[in-house]
Amino acid sequence: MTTSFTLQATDGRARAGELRTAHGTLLTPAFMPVGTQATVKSLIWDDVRAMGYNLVLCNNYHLYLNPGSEYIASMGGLHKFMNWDGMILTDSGGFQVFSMATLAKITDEGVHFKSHVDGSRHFFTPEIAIKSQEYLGSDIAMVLDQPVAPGATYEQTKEAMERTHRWAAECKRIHTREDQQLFAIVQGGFVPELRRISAETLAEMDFPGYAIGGLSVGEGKKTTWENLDACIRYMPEDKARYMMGVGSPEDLFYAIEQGVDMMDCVLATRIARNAALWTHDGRINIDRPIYKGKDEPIDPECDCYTCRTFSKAYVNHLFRNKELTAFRLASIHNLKFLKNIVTGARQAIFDNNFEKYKINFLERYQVVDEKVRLDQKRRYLERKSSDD
RNA sequence: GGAGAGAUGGCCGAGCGGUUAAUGGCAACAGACUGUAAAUCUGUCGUACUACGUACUUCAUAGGUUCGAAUCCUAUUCUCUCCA
Repeated sequence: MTTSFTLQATDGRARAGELRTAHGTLLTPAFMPVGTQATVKSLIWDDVRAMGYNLVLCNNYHLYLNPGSEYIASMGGLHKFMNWDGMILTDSGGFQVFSMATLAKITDEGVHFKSHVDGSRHFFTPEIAIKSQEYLGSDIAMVLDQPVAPGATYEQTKEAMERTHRWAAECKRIHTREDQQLFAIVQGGFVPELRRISAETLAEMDFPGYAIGGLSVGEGKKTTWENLDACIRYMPEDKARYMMGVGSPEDLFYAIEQGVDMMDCVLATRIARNAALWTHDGRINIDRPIYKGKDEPIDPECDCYTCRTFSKAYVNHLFRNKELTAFRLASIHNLKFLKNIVTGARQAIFDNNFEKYKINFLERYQVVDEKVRLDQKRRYLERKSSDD
């Protein structure tokens, strides 16, 4: 398969490029919003488009169970079904092997799942993972893989990695759809040596794109970045590199710094639904009582719809009263916040200025974060003494 | 006027002689969330302090019974239901 990725500029290890797909071109570095069940929770496509996103992630396993991939195919495919004319990347269901481990039993042939919806039993194989994604018709499909949890032994990690490699080969053999690219997934847990082996092994299989999976699943930041480093160095330079499940604003910088091109994460939308918002001055919980009466934007430098339109006081009111619009406004803000970071990063890479861009952001985001903590402590003490 | 039921921590509501500073739920306060089993979860939630413990004060009010009471008795105040 001819490569669909073009590297346009580098700055240190950071890269800017473009990935061409059947439904558009992704400018990298890119963040991709997650819309597991064929929707980015609480948003409509106008929202997603308005933020500048043209690729969303959907989940093959969830759609396979409900409403069913063949059903979606009968409805004209996933793009038509959910009426999104941008790009779609489907995750295979490999992550569910990890996140729903209590409901999954893994063998070399595949994964026995007990449906979280109705308890019914399903056998999910590399073949099913691919056929299902071909039914869905996503622009980028992922191989079925097996991540391991922090604390896995060397043997368990090695076994899962080798199974991931076998499954990758099987997925590639089965995959036929020409308008869909199949990405492989590097595993190797938290063993840098295995990470390297995984990257090298999969590189030889010549996939159109490569992902790094199984990181940022609770292992500690240092471990995350060490293990990314351990594999990304051995991944093909002329293909897109997708770090799965990352992340937070600071994570985006650390990933891009090491040469990651694509990222996705539920964090932005999930914490948004729980009233946590990112700002240039750190993270805040907008439902806290201190935001009552604050007639100012969540982040005065943010150009998202929420910040342009509403005050902290208003969003605070919506959350405190459990109004559904709060989810939408918060999700728009967090997703746009990440979008602005990657757009700025791409420009900085072209300008050969990424390091400075990163430091400027992180110093303020984290230093002031410390200031916020001190403010909280001061308020606490004040409240205590005023009670006396 | 008569008969009956009841008053529990911000609210609702368990408890009906001793592991009760008092189950739950809500509200409140704080926090977490990283390829979405998430509109979820966790902690705090009488007061004070030398704060993973100690002390003090609580179950309408005032008395009483008892080694011991939110729980039993008496009176008072208030609330609700039914009958005239």
